[in-house]
Amino acid sequence: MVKRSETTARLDDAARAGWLYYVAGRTQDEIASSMGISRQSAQRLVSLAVAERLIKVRLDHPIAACLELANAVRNKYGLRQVDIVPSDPGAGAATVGIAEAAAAEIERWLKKTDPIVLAVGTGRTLKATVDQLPAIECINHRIVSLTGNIAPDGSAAYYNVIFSMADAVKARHFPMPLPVLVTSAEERETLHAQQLVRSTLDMSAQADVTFVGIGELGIDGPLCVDGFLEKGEMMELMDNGAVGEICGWIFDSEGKLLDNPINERVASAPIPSRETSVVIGIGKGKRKMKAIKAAVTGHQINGLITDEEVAEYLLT
Amino acid sequence: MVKRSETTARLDDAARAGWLYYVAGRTQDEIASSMGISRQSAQRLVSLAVAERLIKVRLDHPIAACLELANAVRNKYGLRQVDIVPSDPGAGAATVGIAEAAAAEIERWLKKTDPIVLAVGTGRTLKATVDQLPAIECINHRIVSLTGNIAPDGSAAYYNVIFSMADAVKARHFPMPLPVLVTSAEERETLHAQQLVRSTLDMSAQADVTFVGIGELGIDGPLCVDGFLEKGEMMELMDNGAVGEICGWIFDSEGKLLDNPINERVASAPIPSRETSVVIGIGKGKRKMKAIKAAVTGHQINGLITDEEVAEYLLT
DNA sequence: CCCACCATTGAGTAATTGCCCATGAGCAAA
DNA sequence: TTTGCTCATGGGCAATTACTCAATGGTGGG
Repeated sequence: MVKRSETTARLDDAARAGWLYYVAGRTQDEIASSMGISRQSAQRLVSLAVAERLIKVRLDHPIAACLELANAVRNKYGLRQVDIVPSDPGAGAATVGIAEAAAAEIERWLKKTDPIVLAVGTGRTLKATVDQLPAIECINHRIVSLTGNIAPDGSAAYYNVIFSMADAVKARHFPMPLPVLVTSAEERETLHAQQLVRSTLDMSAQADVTFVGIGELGIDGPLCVDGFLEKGEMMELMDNGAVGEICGWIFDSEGKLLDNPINERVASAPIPSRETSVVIGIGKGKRKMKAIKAAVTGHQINGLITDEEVAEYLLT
Repeated sequence: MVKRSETTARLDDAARAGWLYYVAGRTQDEIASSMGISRQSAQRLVSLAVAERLIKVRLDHPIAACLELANAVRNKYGLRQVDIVPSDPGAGAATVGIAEAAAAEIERWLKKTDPIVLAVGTGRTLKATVDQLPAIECINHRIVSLTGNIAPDGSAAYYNVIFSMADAVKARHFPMPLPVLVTSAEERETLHAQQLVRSTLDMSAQADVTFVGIGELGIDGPLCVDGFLEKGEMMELMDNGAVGEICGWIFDSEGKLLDNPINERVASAPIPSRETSVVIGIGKGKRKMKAIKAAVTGHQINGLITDEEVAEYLLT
């Protein structure tokens, strides 16, 4: 018989032990006695087999790809949490899939027993998300809106996310009685100084978890469509490098908030700390790709719920 | 929104939990908190993923001892291909190990780009094998059954291997709409002359590769247990020197097909040519040793997947 | 030949997992 | 509505596995 090197022989043993453990399903005790070694040595061989990647495990299920992508995205951008849902190739609404996933995530937070502060932004995606929420009683938690609920024309805003949410979730909720955009930085100061607004802003800063939509810019983007910005203003913003917005805060392709007149007029609360809390962005679709990439690059968010298509783009 | 069934959603969760556990290496506690469920539920999901065969484990290492045995067996009996898996000393099911190995071999064939015809027999071993197959799309290939799918009592046969296989593998598949045993040689002629049967038989004769179980005889053997033969018939067969069967074709210890009334009533397709195609027998265990030795001796098969124990017996 | 060094071992122990059981929610039939 | 059934749930506990550490033994340099 050919003399084999010591390490090769050891790997053979590891392979045998790993086979007996994972494929044949024996316990390490049984393996030890059948191979004539101690239980601890059997354990070492099994872990060696794993460490040397002799044992290949694979998941035979459609969501396997999503989980792989989620892991890769989380590592690449240093995010706390990533959920990837399967892409629906057949077009469909821009919120199919992620709304359900985001609702499930919100539910997980609301089911905690310790009281939490949950902050929400606004937008179509978030509206679709809260529409997926089941009825829950959670009187210990507080829900606070980051953005104003008054539209440019003075009416209540289109996507009154926080009220829809309160319909389903019985929790104390705190809307932001402000417009989304005010006319000047000074006006914002004045409004934010009001006692009622002040306390809501303070609460939002203490949010344990935040769910926000990620908006793309462009004349078809939400800021224009919903009348917050004129087409001309939008073009100028984009010329200055703006690619996306969260709660109205406009950022460039690096994810840095732009230092421009529009951002000075945003009345929304600042996005809660990504150091001390979880801020989950929700969005999918080709049009939002650039905005999403910027948001995760610049750490405007530290959690993401999106689809396979966007995940793959983020990994290129 | 697409309504998904409850069981589908549960399988999705099971897949996720299984992935986190086996691929990502998280503990069940971590999985539980990240999925918002109790540890016990997480444990249940993980075992569900295993029970539903979503998790596939394979050993990616040539164990030297098995390789040497395989080489020796291949040379001694002039086989084209031999796979030996480690023996599991602690009894265990009769298919542990070889089912995984055979599934991997089938997968290799199905991944070919050129269209192939793959023929399968039936039996417990083959059923366990196809249960290990992952989902594959291979619309270019054809899968044909060598044996009838009608049991003695007229019901569909116990191990509808080809249908289970078609569940996992999306390929055209051709069952054999016949009983396994008919009442006379004349009836067999008549049935085989039917157009539908004829074309399936022709296809099986063109198989590029064939996977068959190797059955032992005896009152505990499959032919008796499954009610194809009476105890008396079996005793008589064994008195005449029969030791094993493949697809119902009964052979003696030399591997020669017996010239007796039973073989005249076997409605299965002939075993495809060992000259021009690969015919792989699958089986292990003490009880099958004689049958396996006979099959390789008489060249009923030209490929073998078995375990160390049988391999050593074959070399004595 | 001796000693320092390092890998390996087995004992002990902490962590993790698997399983049983009581409980209660959900649901169908009466 | 009540009753009875099924099944998922989480607590508790035993089995199993992973890790730490001191002891052992083998090896190479001095």
